[in-house]
Amino acid sequence: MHTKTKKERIMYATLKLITEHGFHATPVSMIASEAGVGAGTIYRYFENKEAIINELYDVILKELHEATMANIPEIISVRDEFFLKWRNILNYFIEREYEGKFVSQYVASPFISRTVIYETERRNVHLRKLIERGIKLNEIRDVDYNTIAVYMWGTLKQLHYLHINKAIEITDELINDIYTVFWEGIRVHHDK
Amino acid sequence: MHTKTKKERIMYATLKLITEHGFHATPVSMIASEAGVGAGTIYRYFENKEAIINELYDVILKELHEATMANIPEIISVRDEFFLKWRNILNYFIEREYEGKFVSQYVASPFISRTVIYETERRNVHLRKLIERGIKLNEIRDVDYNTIAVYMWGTLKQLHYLHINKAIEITDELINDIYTVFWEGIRVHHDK
Amino acid sequence: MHTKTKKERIMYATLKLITEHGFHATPVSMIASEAGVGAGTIYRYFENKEAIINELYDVILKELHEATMANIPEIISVRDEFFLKWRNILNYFIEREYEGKFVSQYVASPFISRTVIYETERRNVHLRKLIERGIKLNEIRDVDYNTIAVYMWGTLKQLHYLHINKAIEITDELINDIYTVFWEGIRVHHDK
Amino acid sequence: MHTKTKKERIMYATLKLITEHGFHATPVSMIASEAGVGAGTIYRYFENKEAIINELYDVILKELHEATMANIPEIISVRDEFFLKWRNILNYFIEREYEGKFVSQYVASPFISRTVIYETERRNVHLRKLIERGIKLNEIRDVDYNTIAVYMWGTLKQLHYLHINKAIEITDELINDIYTVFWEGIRVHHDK
DNA sequence: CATGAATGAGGTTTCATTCAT
DNA sequence: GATGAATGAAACCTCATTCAT
Repeated sequence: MHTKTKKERIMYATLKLITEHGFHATPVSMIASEAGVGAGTIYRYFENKEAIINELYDVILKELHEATMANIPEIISVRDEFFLKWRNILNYFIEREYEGKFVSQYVASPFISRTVIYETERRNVHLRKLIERGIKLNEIRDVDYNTIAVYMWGTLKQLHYLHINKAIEITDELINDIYTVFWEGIRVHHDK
Repeated sequence: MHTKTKKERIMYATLKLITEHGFHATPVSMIASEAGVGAGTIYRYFENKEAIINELYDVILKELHEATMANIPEIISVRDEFFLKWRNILNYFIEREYEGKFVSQYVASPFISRTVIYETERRNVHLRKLIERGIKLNEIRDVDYNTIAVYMWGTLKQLHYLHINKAIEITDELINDIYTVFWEGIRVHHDK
Repeated sequence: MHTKTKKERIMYATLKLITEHGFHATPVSMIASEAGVGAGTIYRYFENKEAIINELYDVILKELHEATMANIPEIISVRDEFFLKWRNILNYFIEREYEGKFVSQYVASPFISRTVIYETERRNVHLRKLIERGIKLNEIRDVDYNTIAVYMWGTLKQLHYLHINKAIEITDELINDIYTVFWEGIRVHHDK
Repeated sequence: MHTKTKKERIMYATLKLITEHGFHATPVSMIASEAGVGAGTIYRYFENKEAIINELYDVILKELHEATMANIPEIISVRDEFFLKWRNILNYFIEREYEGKFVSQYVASPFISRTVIYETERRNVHLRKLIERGIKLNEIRDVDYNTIAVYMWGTLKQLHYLHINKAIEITDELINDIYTVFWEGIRVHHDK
């Protein structure tokens, strides 16, 4: 922990505490002591309390994007690329408990700005291209991007939601079941 | 507005303001003046500020349940029952702007309790039965309840999320597209 | 209880609750419900909350005075008259738990007025006469009234204080011991 | 005043104001401005308002104990030791107006705890020993500790009570009178 | 650069009192 | 007369932010 920079320690402390208690139930003083810095120090790195979570959101979304794109082979079927990316995101949310919960809370807050939405769009470009490829190759039906995006993100978020509230256990079987239904829903049925 | 009871006015004012500004950015004094009552009056009807939102959540979930079950004919195909209920929920979330946003925020907050999850389960019993019926009639594949529930709620929430953030426009076409993908994903393909 | 008038019920409820919780920890609403009347009703009988305790104090001091003078034979020695009155007061304080505690709190409060002191003086006139009689009869030493009054009231209050705080048990033996010391302290020693 | 620490200033302001107006008639804001600090500062030093008076009571009782034991020669008669200690306490109460009144109010409040009584007992050990010495030396009669303690404290408190309510003037003559009665009451009469 | 004591605005909540019924 | 719902002033307390060290 102490190998991190002060700024990183502040951000991580904020992430942890906000996730556990919520933004307004986490005083700056609590963040300071969790991070092992003076309260005033926080204001050297961030304009105010809100700026911490905004920067946190940026960093986490960047990480999430990297995690999403990781381990995707150059040559891969549309089906598998969908699956791998979908699993990458799910894994990130599940393995990075605080980050996952944080994002869920952040996007549900009334402070979410148009910018955030725009950024998300920008980061989803690769998904848009994947869909186009699938349609061109006649592997998935010619449905609107939004339709598919709703499926991908909707199931991801709901799985995560049930997971963090301990309503389900995420097993490989469940994962495969859900992905199969997803793929069956969008693929072209070549069988005659 | 003034035909409502004081308690209803307080609850509605809270719903509106919290949805717009968030729980902690909505002082009790603001709720009081929006509701047209004295600040102290609120404490005749609710133990404290938090109790308002808990009761709000209860009331809204009851309403949502009623809306879900409305207009479902006695005799109806599994496909159509799924569709009608799914649309009912979506309509409720979209038509009742404040209620919809409120629920989204509430379930994402770190205060969501096990009780909430349990209540949700209880209210989803009808969905469980519908799935059993579909499987027995060989209309949908024999998949786990959770798999289907994740689909239903995941797509609903994501559509709603994109809607309230003005990222998409919800058209009949989109609705049908999405539902078709959902149904194609779970139905049994009788074609040979 | 319900045979009493409303005013008496209000006063008794106040006496009980204030004694147990203190003046400011006893809301008028609590007094109302303990007395079995509406909160507004209290203001028909008393100008405000403070007026209740002032009237209570008056009533209790009147009662205390009557109790002090009770059962004193016409013809009685100075020693016995002292003793009987002293015991009468002690008994009143001990038997009437709420009244005793109330008076203790009231006289220690910063609101005690000169009037209260004056009233006390007035009610102690009989004690002054008793002392004069004792001196004239050469049964007690020629000491100042205040000296003896300090003794009487000081020991009484302290016994009561220790009693209500359960620091001592008031037995006949203790009573006699204390009174003996008192009497030995003021009597004329006729032995040569 | 400004040479004291902030904590001391807060405590002294509380002592003064509470003594004059009573605990509940003294808002924290009033204490803050009397002490010359911000309202929030008080909560850096004390958990809440009540904690101030509890700590005040502790400090004052420690001071009182020290004052009680001051200026007592190593070799001193039982009579004189009683007298000196009794006078020390009386002087403390009279000279330290606020402290004296504060203690009177505090011990009469309904919040006085068993702990307080226990503490008092502990601090009275020296008195217990003095009584034992007096009895062993056959200077005072073999009376119960409580009997004598009731006398000491009862007269002290009553003198103080009359003093702060301006009902008497405390003169050396009165002091001697009262002490003489006390001593006559407990000493062994060696004259035959 | 870093600190954390100090601040005071503003939060939630209580409660004496009023007044329409 | 009696009620108790309603009020809003004022209480206690928290905490984001500043600034002297």
